[in-house]
Amino acid sequence: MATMTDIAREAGVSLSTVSYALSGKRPISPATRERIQSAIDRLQYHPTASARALASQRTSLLGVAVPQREDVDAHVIMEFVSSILTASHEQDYDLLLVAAEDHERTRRVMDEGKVDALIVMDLVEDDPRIPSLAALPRPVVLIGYPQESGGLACVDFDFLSGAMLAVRELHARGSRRIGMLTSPAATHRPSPTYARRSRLGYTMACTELGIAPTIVEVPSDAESLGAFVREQLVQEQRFDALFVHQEPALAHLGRAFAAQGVACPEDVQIVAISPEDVAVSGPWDVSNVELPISSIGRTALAMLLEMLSGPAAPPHSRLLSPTFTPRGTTRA
Amino acid sequence: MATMTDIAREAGVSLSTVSYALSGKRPISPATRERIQSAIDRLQYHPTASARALASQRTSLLGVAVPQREDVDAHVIMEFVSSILTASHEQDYDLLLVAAEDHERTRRVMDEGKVDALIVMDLVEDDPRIPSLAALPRPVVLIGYPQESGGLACVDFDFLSGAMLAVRELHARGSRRIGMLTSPAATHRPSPTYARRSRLGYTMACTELGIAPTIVEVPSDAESLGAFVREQLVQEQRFDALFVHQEPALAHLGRAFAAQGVACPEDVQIVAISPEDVAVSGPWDVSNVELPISSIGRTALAMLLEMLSGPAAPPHSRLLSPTFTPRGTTRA
DNA sequence: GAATTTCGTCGAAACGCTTCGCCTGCATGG
DNA sequence: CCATGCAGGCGAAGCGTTTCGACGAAATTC
Repeated sequence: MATMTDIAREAGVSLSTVSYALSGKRPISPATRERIQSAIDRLQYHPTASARALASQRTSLLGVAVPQREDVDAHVIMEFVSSILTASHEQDYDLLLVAAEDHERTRRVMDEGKVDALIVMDLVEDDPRIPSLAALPRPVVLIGYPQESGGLACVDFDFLSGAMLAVRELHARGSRRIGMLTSPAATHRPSPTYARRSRLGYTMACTELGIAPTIVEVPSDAESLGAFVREQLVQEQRFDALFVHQEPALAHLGRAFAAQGVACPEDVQIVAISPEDVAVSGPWDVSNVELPISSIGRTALAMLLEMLSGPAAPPHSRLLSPTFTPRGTTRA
Repeated sequence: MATMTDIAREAGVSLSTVSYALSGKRPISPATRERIQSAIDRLQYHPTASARALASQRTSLLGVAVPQREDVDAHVIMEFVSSILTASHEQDYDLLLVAAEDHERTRRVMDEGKVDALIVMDLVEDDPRIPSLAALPRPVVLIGYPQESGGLACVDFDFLSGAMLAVRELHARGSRRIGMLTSPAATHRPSPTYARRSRLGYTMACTELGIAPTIVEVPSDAESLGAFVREQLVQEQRFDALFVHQEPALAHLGRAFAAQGVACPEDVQIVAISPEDVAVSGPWDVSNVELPISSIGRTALAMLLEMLSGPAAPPHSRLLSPTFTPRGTTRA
């Protein structure tokens, strides 16, 4: 392993000159720059990350706490990680993964200076990690929007506005008995921070439009959803539209509609909050309010870098605005 | 940020004593050990990772090159990553993620000593990265089993034996016209290293049992599979058993069987190579040869650590043995 | 043309840890 | 009773960078 000292000797210059040639922080004449470069090529020199980190007090590593629980969708997590990974690489950072469940370890990578900053995913309401994260001396960004964020920066989709948008679109297309379909899991403690917000948005929009809000919790399996369709849609005809915030339910719902002869845009309209790929992957193409996972990831990273460079602005939160895409499950 | 020097002063001992107390590499009297510990608690000391890495020449970081291509199953990748992450943490390592597509960067994290060792996923036949990886001075383990591994250590499922096992089980249960169903994508260049091996195993087992091998390539969508069932199973009755190495096909296949009245264990038996969760998640419970993703991940990590501690043994490869689990798609 | 700035380079001091060699008791064995 | 060994501790030399201050020489200012 060649060191900078070797390069200096080989190029006949001083150590510091090599360093400045590499970093560009001071002017170096083209001639010496070239001699240095050729020495580097000849000796196959690569700067040593740990030495660099020790001297410069920055690792060019970013931490990401990823959940591993069975009940979070692996696809979604992977898309978050991927978007963050790609964006990091673009900014010349590498990514350090740590299990979100192992909070002790998450803290440690920050305390020991293994990473310059941290992104924490999968926040829940009253997340017990928040105080401990807020006390850290380095930048932290949460993906999620807990009611009490302890002064930490947050990034998330604006579920409240998203839900309102969904209801308004259904209403504008003539529906008046608009139910909300969601999973019972979302109300279990600890509950993801978006559960409350989409419900609130749904309720607010209903109130605003003068219709009665009805939130229905159904487990995400085929049988439960089949029963729901049979009883509440076919028999009772309770709803003429559904706002669905329950991704795994969409495919089953589609099959249940088909099986029980519920005509989709005609009898019952549907708008979901979901990523595009799940909206179009099932038996039908679902009109949806887009859940922009990659954007959230990229935004989180951008905020982190912002905090790393300018300690100026106080940490703020950013909620991504909803967009509605009509597809096959709503009328024109 | 308190440093070790602060601790030494506070505890009234020398710098090296603190270091030895922390590492346990030399005996320290209980009394001093206690004074040191209390100083550490009082000053909230945490060792600085980069300083430690510089002095000790090890980072306690492991690299993982993960693929981000759309056509690899995010679930599978996530399970690999999860198993490796968990196992790393158990051994007190952290994980550095790098995009497998960015090979330049992958090399760099090794060259700059950002990680102690590397796991590379998603190997393909004649993978262009192999020579470059083989030249690295630190341990590397490949997940996959390319024909020419350049002397690198490999870990993978034994697809050859797995395919043979599947065919033998079908044969033992009375089937004589056993086809292999797989995806055309697997033969496209670059092809994953397992494609060739499962085909070879299938062919060998057929030869051994004196039956004619027939490999059918069908795209993984519902229509293509429906057509396949109609034409080759219902009309031609070409097969009385299927060895399926094509995970996304299983669910569609099940629905096509139901729709077209093919009785599953009776008319046609099925054995798949797949992870357990996909075998039991579809419309039926598929008898399968288990694809032990977590085990592969853990094994890869174990090999890496082995190479890190004992540079003794030459790098070897490890293929995990297949196990067969009868479920609803084979006869008793 | 003297005073000041800029350019290109060097030397040395951090950065915070690990580890090697050395020294001082004090028990141990023969 | 003397050589030996080990528990317990100290000092100093790295590990490979970054960065600050200094220094001639050349370029710029008035």
